[in-house]
Amino acid sequence: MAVHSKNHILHLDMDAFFASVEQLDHPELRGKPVIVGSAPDKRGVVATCSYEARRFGVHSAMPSQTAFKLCPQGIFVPGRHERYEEVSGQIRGFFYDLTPFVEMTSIDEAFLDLQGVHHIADPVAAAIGLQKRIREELGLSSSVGVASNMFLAKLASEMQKPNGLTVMPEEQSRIVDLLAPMPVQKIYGVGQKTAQLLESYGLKLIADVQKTPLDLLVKLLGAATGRHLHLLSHGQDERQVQREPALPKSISREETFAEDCNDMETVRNCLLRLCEEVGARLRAEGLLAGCARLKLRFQDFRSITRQMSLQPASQADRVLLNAAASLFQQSLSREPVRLVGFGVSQLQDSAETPSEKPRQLLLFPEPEKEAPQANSRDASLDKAVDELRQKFGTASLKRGFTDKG
DNA sequence: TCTGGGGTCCTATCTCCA
DNA sequence: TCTGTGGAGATAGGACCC
Repeated sequence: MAVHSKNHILHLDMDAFFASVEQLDHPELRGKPVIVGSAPDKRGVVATCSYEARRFGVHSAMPSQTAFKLCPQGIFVPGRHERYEEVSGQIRGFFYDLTPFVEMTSIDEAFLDLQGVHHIADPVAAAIGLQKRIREELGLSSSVGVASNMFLAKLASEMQKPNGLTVMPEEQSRIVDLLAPMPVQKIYGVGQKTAQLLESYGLKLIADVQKTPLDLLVKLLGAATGRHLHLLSHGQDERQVQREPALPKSISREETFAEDCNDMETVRNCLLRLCEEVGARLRAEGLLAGCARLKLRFQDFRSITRQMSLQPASQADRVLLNAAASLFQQSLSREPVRLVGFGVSQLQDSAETPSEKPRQLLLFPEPEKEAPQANSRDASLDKAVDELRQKFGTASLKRGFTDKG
């Protein structure tokens, strides 16, 4: 007995996840407009908010100051990501009880592929059971979409929120008709800019995109986006649920100053700290970075990025700090800085790199050359620093930042 | 008016090299 | 030796998502 219906993909999205967890843990917040994110007197935005707050027009990504104007009685709480991760882990466990084909796309949503799962005959019944289990065992509500592919399943889960279950039709013609009256922004990957561009050509609804020839879409939006839009507008999505968690593609940290910063020494010190945090994450996850990137955002919200290759790839603070210092030196200007960020990419598993393979022992070992790589001294120093910081907090140790990096 | 932080992916451009 | 060309990789920026 296994799923044979065309609709075998589930998309589950937790309803107002962070806010619901806060209401779960703090009963006094239940039934009230809870806004998770920055405090209203600070620079920042709303991460998510309860449905009570949404009634005032508050929504995710809205500046907290605007949210406060719309909903002065809102209860602003800072996010507790460790707690959300914990709950997310429990929910993930429920998914794996159903199928091994699970792709977590964020902390609060996932795709499940039920095709070929021998103990599940009816995906809709499985979806109902999953929602029930999350509600009864965790006290949280979720919305689920059931469809034949990932795009339609996600669209379905959004159609009846909160606590909804939407099953998409299986016939292609009915899917095309269902999508036709929706605005183009409903297509995954179409945001404000693409929607504006499409509208300038008179394409407002998915129906308009459906009627536009593929070659014209490619001409307007480029090969990848044009083809993507053409397929999705007809309800076709070739992506497969990716069960293996791939290596992360990048790791980064960034910080916005409370006020735009004129003092480049302060910006540099902040960059140093972010750099070390990125380094600590690389080491904790056993990864090496092949590329380092600096990001600066100025008063007018214009951002620049500067990047450089790291050869060989490294996880050592010394290498990352040198790269950050050099990139920062290249980018110096007199403009006040709003945000500074540091990130790494081209990540590889440190266990799979040649540097970790057994080395040929030399009869007369050469002294270690000064090279931009994680030599053994760097590695043991970084390890000691990581351990101390874990024990006594990140502020327990501060590294000097010389002109040479 | 005010726009965080952490990601992924795509495109354009430049440079290097055969 | 000089010039043109095309591919690959590096770099920068932007759009989008949660």
